[in-house]
Amino acid sequence: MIDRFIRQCNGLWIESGFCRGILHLMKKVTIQDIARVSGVSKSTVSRVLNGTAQVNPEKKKAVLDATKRLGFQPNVLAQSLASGRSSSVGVLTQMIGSPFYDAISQGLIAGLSGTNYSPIFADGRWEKAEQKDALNALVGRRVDGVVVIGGTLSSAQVSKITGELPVLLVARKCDLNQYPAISVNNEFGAYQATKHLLESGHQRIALISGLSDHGDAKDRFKGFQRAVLEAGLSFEERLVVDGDFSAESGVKGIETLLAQGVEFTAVFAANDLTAYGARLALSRAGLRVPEDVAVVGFDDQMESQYMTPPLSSVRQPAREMGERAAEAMVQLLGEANFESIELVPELVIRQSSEVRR
Amino acid sequence: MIDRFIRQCNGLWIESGFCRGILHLMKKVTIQDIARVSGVSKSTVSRVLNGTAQVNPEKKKAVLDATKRLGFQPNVLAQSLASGRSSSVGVLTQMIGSPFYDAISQGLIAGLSGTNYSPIFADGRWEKAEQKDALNALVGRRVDGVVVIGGTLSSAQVSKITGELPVLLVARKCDLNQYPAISVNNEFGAYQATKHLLESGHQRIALISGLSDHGDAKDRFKGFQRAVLEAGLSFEERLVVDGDFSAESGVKGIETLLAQGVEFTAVFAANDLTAYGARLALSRAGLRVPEDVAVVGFDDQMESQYMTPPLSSVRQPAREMGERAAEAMVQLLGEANFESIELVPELVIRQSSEVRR
DNA sequence: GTCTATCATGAAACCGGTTTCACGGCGGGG
DNA sequence: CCCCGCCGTGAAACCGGTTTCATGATAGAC
Repeated sequence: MIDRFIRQCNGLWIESGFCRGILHLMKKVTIQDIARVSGVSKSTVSRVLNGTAQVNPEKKKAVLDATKRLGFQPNVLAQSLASGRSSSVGVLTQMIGSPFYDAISQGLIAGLSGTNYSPIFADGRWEKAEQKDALNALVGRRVDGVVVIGGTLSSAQVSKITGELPVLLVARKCDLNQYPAISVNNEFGAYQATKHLLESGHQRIALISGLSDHGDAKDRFKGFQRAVLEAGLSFEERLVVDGDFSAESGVKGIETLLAQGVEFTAVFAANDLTAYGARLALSRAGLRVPEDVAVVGFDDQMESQYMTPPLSSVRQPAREMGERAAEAMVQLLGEANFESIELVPELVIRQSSEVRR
Repeated sequence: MIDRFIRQCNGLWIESGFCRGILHLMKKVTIQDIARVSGVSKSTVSRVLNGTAQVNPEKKKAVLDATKRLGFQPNVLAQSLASGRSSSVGVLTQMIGSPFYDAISQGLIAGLSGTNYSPIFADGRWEKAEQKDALNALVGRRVDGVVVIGGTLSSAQVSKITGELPVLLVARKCDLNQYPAISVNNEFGAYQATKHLLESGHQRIALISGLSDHGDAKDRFKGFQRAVLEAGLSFEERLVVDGDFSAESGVKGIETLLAQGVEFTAVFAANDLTAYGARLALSRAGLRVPEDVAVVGFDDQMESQYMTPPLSSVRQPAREMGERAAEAMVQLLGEANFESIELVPELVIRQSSEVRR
């Protein structure tokens, strides 16, 4: 009843400019309203607005005028339902509070903000069941594509849920080469970092590793190990302590090493946060960086270059990865292909690992 | 044609378990399919799934069985269109790459991830026109509510676009008390920090300020000024240099002060990032922290406690603010009220401003 | 034993668009 | 001059749900 009344308003009152002030109180303007006002059918309105077919220039103008005058804003939901495309991409994140993953998300938001697509986030909490739920929720929202950041789902598990949807993996590789991925060669990054320390004259390098069930952590461990062995040194278990990518685990790591009386002149941390913690623990113990102990991290997050001394780190361009992922997903949605890229991380040497005199 | 064929599949084949393997190739399962399989009308299916009315237990069971067997996943788009609610909240962000704002976004994602609502992000780039566009896009997506993080739109401008939708402001105040807000008293935070430095014996405190058109920066400036004046000191323009919340501006700020020969024994930075830069510039200039110059920042971002020395800072619980915003928005969507809260930031004193001996 | 209130249920309308389809008009070829 | 094909257009079907409405059945009241 009131609806009908308001509908009439849309057609008549607004046109007469009578109730412009209370416009927001009224029902949303639909293409039906535009059709009525401009004297054509809603099919034609749709055609004009989407440019899907040629229409009489006169009617076209009438429609466009009405659209502007009524302040029409298409209902994306209805568009999506009808067309089968939702103009949104689902993003499966793993909220572990890691600056690296956060930066990827931010890059995605930024990268998508120029396009017609909106990101819809769902969080997998780095747990299998949650990841599946989150993915299902995204698919239920009929996203046009899915970006999976990290996570533990196999690509088979992903495809079971996403079906035909285009999928892009970020910060991880695809086990079956089924999906394109934007990843970083963690093994090589760690190898480089370790080699740098070895070449600087360090023989006893400690490693504070990341979560043991985390792919990236494993790869970094392997790279570390390879560099050590290639240098002709024996791999010493005692030099490796477990961490979990947190700053606190860096503190604990150093404390453990010191308490056990392990000797070392350099530390390679699984990520920058861990390196920060390690650096703090070292300074508490009265050890200087880099004079007594050199430190290298992984990620090169923004803050690292401002540490005292500035922290050497393996640069992972997290934000750029997010932005490139956005770009890549738009390509995939445009039916274009996208080839996986594996970024080669770059070692950034700063004063925390300066060559010893 | 193929559609119809597949529809038949949904009803018959799947039921017989014949083509479970290629299930993902087929059309999505709809409530119509469930209705057919379980021998009821789709109205009844809807009622069962939503619990909107009582249904014969037998039929109920049949529907539930079919739902599970066919792996039904409701089309959220259709649900939204029909019901008028989209189960999503729009988030208007300002991607300025500030850890503070990023952390709020992350908190929102995390806080919303347990609920039925999904966040949809749009970016305003801290520019008026873009903010309006972004807001319009969100409203076009028929979000159920809007969270505005920072930004420069007046609440009148916001309400013009959002109409009746519930709106929550985060990290800013509402000019008209029209909308609830979760904000932080920046003035008081800065006042506290400055007072702490004054009480530690510092008389010449430099300020590296934030963007001059940024509300938070202005408030922090005011707090700084008030503390200085209350202490009976004269306010010296020379001690204040412009910054832009970036680490680089912290470096520049210190360099400018030193180049101009301004004497100071303490620095208050507009945010932690700026403080990091300042700290680096000081150390390059051979000045020790805190012995020669004390440093205090604002935000207390995660990394600050691991700086060398650990950085004193005014704690803004960014991530928690995001989480509380999520909570608050859910309340608002549940028709409940939510009162604005102004958080009182807490000064965290660490070694970078330790009392001089 | 009626009459009425209640209840479960299916048909149909609806949300706001897109897309198919059929029809009338018009131009060109034979 | 007639026929065929193309073009612009409106009607109607459709997307996949929710919600209203009408109906038949059942139960309770008198």
